[in-house]
Amino acid sequence: MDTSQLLKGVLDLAVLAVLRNEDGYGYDVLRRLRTGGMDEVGDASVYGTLRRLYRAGYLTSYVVPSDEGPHRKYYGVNEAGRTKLAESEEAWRAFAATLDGILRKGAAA
Amino acid sequence: MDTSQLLKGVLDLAVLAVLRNEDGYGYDVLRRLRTGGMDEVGDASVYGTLRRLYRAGYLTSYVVPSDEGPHRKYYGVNEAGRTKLAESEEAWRAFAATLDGILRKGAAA
DNA sequence: GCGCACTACCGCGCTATGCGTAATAGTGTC
DNA sequence: GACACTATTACGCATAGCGCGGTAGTGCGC
Repeated sequence: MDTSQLLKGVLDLAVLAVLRNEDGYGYDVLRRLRTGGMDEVGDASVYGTLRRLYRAGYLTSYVVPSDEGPHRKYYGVNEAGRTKLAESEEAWRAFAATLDGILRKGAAA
Repeated sequence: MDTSQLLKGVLDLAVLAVLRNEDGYGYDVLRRLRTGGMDEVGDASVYGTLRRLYRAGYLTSYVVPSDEGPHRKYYGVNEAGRTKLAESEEAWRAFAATLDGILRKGAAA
């Protein structure tokens, strides 16, 4: 029941997806993912993913000092990120379809 | 485009699935997966997964000396394996649904 | 005014797992 | 006799999510 392994290679996609229409800061992305059903995703994973995607050139980043609390590091998806998102989404769908096929075939045979 | 990361935590499920109706040996499992669409799965991954599942008590194992070639180590899914398979399959479907939801929500918002 | 909770971020080290590579070994082909 | 295919195993690497702890700011209750 280790949901964590399922996240591998998919968290990138999820993070890009929740950022695609609206910039967000780490803690916010975390909340979006958790509200979206990924209850168990760890904060360190999200921050790490954001930094990784940023380093890879898929995200823009800017810090906004907050009046009420610590500063917030906002991230936004740039063109490269949108391309990556589209690719990852397709790869995910293809992969999901493949696995579904294997699961069904096993059941049928 | 690193499909390999998507496999994480799912290869167990796929292997159990292709073995669920018919015992098979490693190389055969590998072929079943590749024919099923998982072209890029490595042989070492499959053998490793089989050993891991066997150690975890989900598979039975018996060696069959072959007339034409090296011996074959057959694996079969036992009761624990079937339970595991059912659980994993459900976890997978739930997870896939969650991610689909996040992808759709991002697109809609 | 001090501790505590919540927001917000970061770094370190651990672990699981798929993969590359190489080794072993039997059989058939050219 | 070198090579290709089947079949398995072992060693070590890289990726990435996570647990844990630390830093820091704000506000609340006692």
